[in-house]
Amino acid sequence: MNKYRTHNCGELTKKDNGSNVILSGWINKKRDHGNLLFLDLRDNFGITQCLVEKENEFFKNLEKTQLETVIKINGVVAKRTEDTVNKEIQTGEIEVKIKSFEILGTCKELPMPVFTDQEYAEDIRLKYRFLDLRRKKIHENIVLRSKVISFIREEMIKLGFLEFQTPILTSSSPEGARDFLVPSRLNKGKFYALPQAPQQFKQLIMVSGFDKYFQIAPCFRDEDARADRSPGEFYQLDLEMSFVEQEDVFNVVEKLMLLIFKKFSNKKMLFEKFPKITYEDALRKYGTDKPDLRNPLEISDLTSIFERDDVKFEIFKKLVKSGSVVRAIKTDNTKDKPRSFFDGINNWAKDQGASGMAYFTFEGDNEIKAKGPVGKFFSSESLKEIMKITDAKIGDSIFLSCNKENEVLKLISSARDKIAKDLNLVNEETFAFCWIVDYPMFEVDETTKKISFSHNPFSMPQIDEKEIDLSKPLEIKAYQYDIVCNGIELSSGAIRNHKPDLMYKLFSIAGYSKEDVDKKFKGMINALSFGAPPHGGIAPGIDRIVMLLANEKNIREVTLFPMNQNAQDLMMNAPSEISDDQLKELGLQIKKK
RNA sequence: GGGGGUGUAGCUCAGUUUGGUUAGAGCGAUCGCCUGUCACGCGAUAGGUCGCGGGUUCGAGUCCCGUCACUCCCGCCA
Repeated sequence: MNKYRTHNCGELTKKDNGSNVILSGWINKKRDHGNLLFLDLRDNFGITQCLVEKENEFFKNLEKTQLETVIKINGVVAKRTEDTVNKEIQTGEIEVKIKSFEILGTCKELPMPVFTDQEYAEDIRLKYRFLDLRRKKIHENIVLRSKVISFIREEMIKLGFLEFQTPILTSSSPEGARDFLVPSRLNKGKFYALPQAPQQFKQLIMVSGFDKYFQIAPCFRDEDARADRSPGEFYQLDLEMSFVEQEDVFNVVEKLMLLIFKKFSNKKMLFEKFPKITYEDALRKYGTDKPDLRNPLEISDLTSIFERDDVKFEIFKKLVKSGSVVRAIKTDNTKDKPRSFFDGINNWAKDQGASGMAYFTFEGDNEIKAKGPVGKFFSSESLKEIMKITDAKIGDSIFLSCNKENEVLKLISSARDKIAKDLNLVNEETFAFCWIVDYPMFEVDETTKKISFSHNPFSMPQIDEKEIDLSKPLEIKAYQYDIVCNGIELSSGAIRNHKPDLMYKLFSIAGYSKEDVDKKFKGMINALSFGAPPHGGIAPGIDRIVMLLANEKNIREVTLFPMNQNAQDLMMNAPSEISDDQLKELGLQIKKK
């Protein structure tokens, strides 16, 4: 028999009435009646109410024992009377009458309460993460994460994927995010990089003939944090398949996502078949390549309206003449919304750093008019045209933003979220997945004005092999795709370019010589020259999937031991300084400021 | 690198707008009372560098300047 327990704290029922049991766990809560003490004992599995009366020799000691002390109790299960049953807990039908107890782990005065739904400051939670993790909600989130990962493993193996581990100490890559670097002792002056993703390895696995691979892969990127982005490290379901086209990858991942989200959430799927939206359409209709499709609002281009002579909105007209664009959001039947609604949007836009958002509402019977601060600038004819473009009717309103295209997109895409939220248009009880496809292969870097890869340099371009025309690189699309759910980018993937000749050509457009490519992507380019199968894959973000399932807005709520926004682990005190000996051994010197 | 928010007891917060007696509450801690609670109840006690530094003032938690920490966002994240 186990020394510490015969049962866990979540399993006793009235069937166990009368049996002698041993339970171990944390003291979750005490209710002291002076001559009668109730004590909730908690473990991973649940809570059991225990009680002890004054006559018991252990009464005084138990009364004085701190919350969160770990104790072992010996007792008898007793069925509760009808009126004392607690329906909130699994073991609410019974209680355990304590005969004796023993302290297994003492507890000092708590720096933060464990038994409470109160929220508290992040730095305290992170410093005492082991206490924080005892709390119900986050404890359940972490268990959910474990279950999701196990489920993914099972399903991937069923689908014929092999699970492999790839190196953590690898080489720095010139594309992408900042690398985390690790100095090499045996090769002084040289550094390993932690993988931003196992990108090259997974392709090499395909070249090695393993057909299908997956991994719950740690990825390391030295970039600043966001609510949905841990600083430093995160996990991806990294997968890659041989002899496949885009649709084959879609079929596998779409099925997998549906299985996961249906198993672990009660929310409804807005689309059983994920809609495919081209990158271009996504930017046009939603202003972003990660649209929240629960939100019905769409964006229209009204730039041409401000080239008309019968429109007198001079500020916008002037901007349009100098190359700015105008984008608009139409809201249905908002004519009776109070002024505060419209001003609220306008002020919000100012808070975002824009000059605001102009707005008006269509009204009138025979002659169409625009009501609102800028309504007077529009002729009836121009309003008709706007109604045509935006598919608006009388009583609808238009919100306008005018700026350089990039700036407009930034504002109008978040305005879409803001307006939908204010109008309560988003059903929070649904998941809306979609694929974003046909990403451009190249883009113009805004700072350097040079052509660079817009996504992954290893993606296959959508060009006819027989007549490769690279003269207009910005028009080349790639077999590059993203999954988006509820406005969150869950993953991106691609069919890879497995043809070395084509790869050299594409890299040359981005300014890399053959020698550069040979040097920087040595392993890859070499492998592709020795018989590489056509292949492709994707890498859904595990943390974000669990976030969506757990209904959390912050990635730390689904991460066991997260770092804070400044990439510090307050519990383990990382990063920390290292000794002079360690530095010496690595051949490093710290430059003082 | 930039912008916003927050910082008062171990924890959660009120007080700051409009400067003015000894800075309050709930939870937790300690002590006492209480035999059916499940956020048990009742009474008492302890607990404060109002993030830190400087300034204005007869007087600063409150106003001004600077700074630090946490957080959200922009940049960044192929």
